[in-house]
Amino acid sequence: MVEALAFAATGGERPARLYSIGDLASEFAVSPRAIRFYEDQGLLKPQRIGGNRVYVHGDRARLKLILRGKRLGFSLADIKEMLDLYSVDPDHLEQLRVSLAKGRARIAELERRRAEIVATLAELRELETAVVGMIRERERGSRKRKQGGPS
Amino acid sequence: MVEALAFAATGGERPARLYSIGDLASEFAVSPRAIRFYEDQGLLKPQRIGGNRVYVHGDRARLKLILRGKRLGFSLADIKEMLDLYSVDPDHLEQLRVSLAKGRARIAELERRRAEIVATLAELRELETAVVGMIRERERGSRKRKQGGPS
DNA sequence: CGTTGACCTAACGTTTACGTCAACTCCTTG
DNA sequence: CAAGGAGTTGACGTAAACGTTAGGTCAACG
Repeated sequence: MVEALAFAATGGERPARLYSIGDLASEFAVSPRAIRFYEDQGLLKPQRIGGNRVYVHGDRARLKLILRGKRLGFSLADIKEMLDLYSVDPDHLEQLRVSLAKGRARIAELERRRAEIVATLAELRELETAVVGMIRERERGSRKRKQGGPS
Repeated sequence: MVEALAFAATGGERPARLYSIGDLASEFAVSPRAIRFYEDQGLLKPQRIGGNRVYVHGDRARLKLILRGKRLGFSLADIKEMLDLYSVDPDHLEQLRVSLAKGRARIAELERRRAEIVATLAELRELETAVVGMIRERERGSRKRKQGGPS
């Protein structure tokens, strides 16, 4: 717990919510080891208080994005690239252009994925109704029917 | 090439399209090694002609589904489970129920993913317009502005 | 003041999904 | 008939993303 430290640091005004690695780990149901690993890979850079990692609200938000990216099947390298889009320097025009291009590429990729998910959903739903039909047929009486693989 | 064999096998009527491992590999831009690996994991079961693997249309369709599943970030084990849904025995009621449950679970998961993709897309588009704005500001004149991390 | 509980680093182990040889068997072609 | 080219089966190597000890620090608690 870093609660006491939070008060000490802010003088008791607004706690500005600080988190230990354990806090975040249990909140998001991941291991501390995993969080440290994300840091090794450059996805997180928490402050330190005497060796111990201390996470602020922004770090927590980044972790959330990391985990969402993971659920979507992105690699940590990919996720890092996406996160880095948010910390672009608005004064460096060339960087801005590069970020814009990368961002748009990500958007296009996500669009493709969404389309593939929609297609998969359609197929699974079709299969679902087919299976439901088979169950019905098997429940009343006891007929037979064959089922092929994917067309 | 198995073209000649195709004719021999069907008597020259309808070739019924057969594929060698190399055919599928180049068509889908994956290595033969990968295709063999999918077979090892039980996701494909091509026929053999003298040791050589021969794929029919259904095998090709399965491979397509495998690769789509991969692009969506599913593990081969997950993909296998999904594929197995298509080869359920319509005579075994219990299996039907199990398949139905699994299928519905997959559907629910894909729905969640779709929602997360939509959310991510929204954020990236917001970022995009922000970056576009920064670029504009930097192009005419040369002002300054700051950009924070993810909220 | 000893011991728990939460944190730390360092280092090796594990699973997934292949890549990469090596060595062999078949055609087919010059 | 020699030489490719495409296929085969091992077997070992590898990158990613952690899990799992091992060993050590430090503050709080009875």
